[in-house]
Amino acid sequence: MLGAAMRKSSARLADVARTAGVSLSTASRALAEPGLVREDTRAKVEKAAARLGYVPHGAARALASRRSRTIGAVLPTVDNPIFASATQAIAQELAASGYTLLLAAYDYAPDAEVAVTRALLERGVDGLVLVGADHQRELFQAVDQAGVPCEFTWTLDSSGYRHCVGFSNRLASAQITQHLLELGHRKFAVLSGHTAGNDRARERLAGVREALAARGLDADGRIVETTFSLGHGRAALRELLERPAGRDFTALVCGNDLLALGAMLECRERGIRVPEDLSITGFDDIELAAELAPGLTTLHVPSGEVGRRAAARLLERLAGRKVAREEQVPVELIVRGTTAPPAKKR
Amino acid sequence: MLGAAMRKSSARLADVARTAGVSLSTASRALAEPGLVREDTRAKVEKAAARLGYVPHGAARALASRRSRTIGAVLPTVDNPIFASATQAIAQELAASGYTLLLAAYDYAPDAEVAVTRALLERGVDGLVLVGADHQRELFQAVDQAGVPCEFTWTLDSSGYRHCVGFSNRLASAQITQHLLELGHRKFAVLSGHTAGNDRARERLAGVREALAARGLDADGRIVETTFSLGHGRAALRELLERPAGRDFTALVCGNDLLALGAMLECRERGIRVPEDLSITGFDDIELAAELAPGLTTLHVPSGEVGRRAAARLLERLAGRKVAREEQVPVELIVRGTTAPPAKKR
DNA sequence: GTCCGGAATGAAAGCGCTTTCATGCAGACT
DNA sequence: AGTCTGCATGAAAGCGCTTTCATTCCGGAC
Repeated sequence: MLGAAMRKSSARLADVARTAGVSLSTASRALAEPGLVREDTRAKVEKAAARLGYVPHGAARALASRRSRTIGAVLPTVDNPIFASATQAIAQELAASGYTLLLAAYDYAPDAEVAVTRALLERGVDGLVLVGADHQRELFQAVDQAGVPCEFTWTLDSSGYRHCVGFSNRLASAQITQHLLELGHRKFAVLSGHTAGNDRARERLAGVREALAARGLDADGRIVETTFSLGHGRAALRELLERPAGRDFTALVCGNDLLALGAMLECRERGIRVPEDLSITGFDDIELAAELAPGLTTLHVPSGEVGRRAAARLLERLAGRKVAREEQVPVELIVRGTTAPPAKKR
Repeated sequence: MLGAAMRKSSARLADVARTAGVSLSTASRALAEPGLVREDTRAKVEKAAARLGYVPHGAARALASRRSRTIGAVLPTVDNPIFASATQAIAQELAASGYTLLLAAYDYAPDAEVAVTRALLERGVDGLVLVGADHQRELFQAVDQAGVPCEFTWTLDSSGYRHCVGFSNRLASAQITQHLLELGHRKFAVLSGHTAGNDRARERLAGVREALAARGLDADGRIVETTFSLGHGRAALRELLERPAGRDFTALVCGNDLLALGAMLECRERGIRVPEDLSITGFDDIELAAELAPGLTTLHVPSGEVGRRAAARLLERLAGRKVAREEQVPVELIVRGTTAPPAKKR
């Protein structure tokens, strides 16, 4: 009357082979490369496998074949809709080819990123998806030494050396700033993500600066760096408004939607009208950005597509096919209700 | 002038052993069970390993030792803040013990859940974290056959047979309904998650029904099931309001915060004042619930804690220690601004 | 001085699979 | 007929590590 939970270590391939009346090698081939065996033997093996409830032993397979059929993804955090949907897309794309996703997050801590990447490599991942192009030297070393293909995402590599799928954060950010400039804004403030060790945040900030500089403007003294989250966005705006230079701006460019949403909430609380008193822009276009009223003007990034492409490219490379070093995904300015011309006078 | 990327298959344990001038077995022990070798040999081995940049081969280790030091988590979706933070917590707890998290999501599709769970089992996970207690028979079979310890989360198992860490969704949901009843509400509507194959959604709905029934009330005709997401919540409320019985309610109980937030947004668009015209409650207490104005009245679930505990329990069990079958995490009613007594007359 | 027990080490046997390599056996070709 | 080709199969050698099991080498008890 023992529970089924007591059952131990199920059938091995050798058992399947014996049951089917074929050799170990034939059984292996029948399951892995059906083209290599006769149809009837394949059927025999398959039936035997089904009857015994055979489950291949991943580690043994990995050891013998030198590929684990797993891909690792190393994310800053999974607690951000854009990474969540990219993850979903990667997993789906991989599953279709019999690969499994191994996920790791480092919470924006560079050292942790190296550690978790090493852990994945040790686990024998066949490929890696990383976010951004800016990483510790040790990370690059580890990846290179392991010799596994790697895709850098959400960015483009200016040196053209690494494989990446993404877009120019700088251009995109300049584009959104340009939109505000065209509306007539001249006094800008910026809520940026932490730029240290984060090329996306850095590039976005640079994009704003460039766009402003082209008009002889700047946002000096009205730039604050903070963690990418709703709560931090809110706190950051609060801090900004308490600065001497505070309040003296009509447009607030945010490093991502979370920050922008936080800023909107703070404005609502303070009675600052958006967009009448202050125009706000985001970056990413998460679901919430469209649902809120007013809708957030932001830059749409096809995050699922980024994940899907990265996974697909990895699979291609693992199959021995070449892919272009760089793959751009289209981003698009989405103008909604949080941006408008500045009030005539303040 | 070949890039470092060309370097192939690094040092093996045998190389380390040779370099250190010890046998393979000693090298293995020095790295895995330092207590079994003399201090100076341990140091020699460690030095050799460091010098050669030795990285253990996970698959080989797993094959020989029959444990992979990986834990699998199977989630409905990673695109929900509560699962995201639980995941973060699990990974962190595991990492501290040298374990790695293997993540899989099934997007609320029962068949996909079985498939991804099988994939994880095949990958040789040492343990499993599942969400909810309601799963396909095949899933239970696969898990039992594999004989790996498994923790069911976000729920309690009424049969007391499975290991779980969570809380009673039914009681919690009844509690929040009770709050509305005490405010004087008598006409209820419900936005529920899909109940098929989802015991959490089912229990929450049952909790509302029970609390209402205890007062001789019901919400019949004003219950709609939909997918747990902001957009769907919004659409669901819209649909509800178009029903014949529509609008004839003063309180809306939602299956989770995403649904509630969607409903709030729809209300704002339609000019339905919250809480004056309609009281709304959520479930989970995601970050956004507190930041919005008015703040969402909801039930706080310590999602990080759920993940952390599940991981900790798994590690305990893997170490051969016993843990209580069931572990409850505390949930708490958080009253914010979306609930108030119903308007005197409508 | 002999003997014993325990600690440290080494030798070797796998873990369950993939993958050469060799073999047998049709059918094709001369 | 005889040889060659190619396909389906089998035998066996690992993949890189852990883990018995056996061995050696001590110090201490007698």
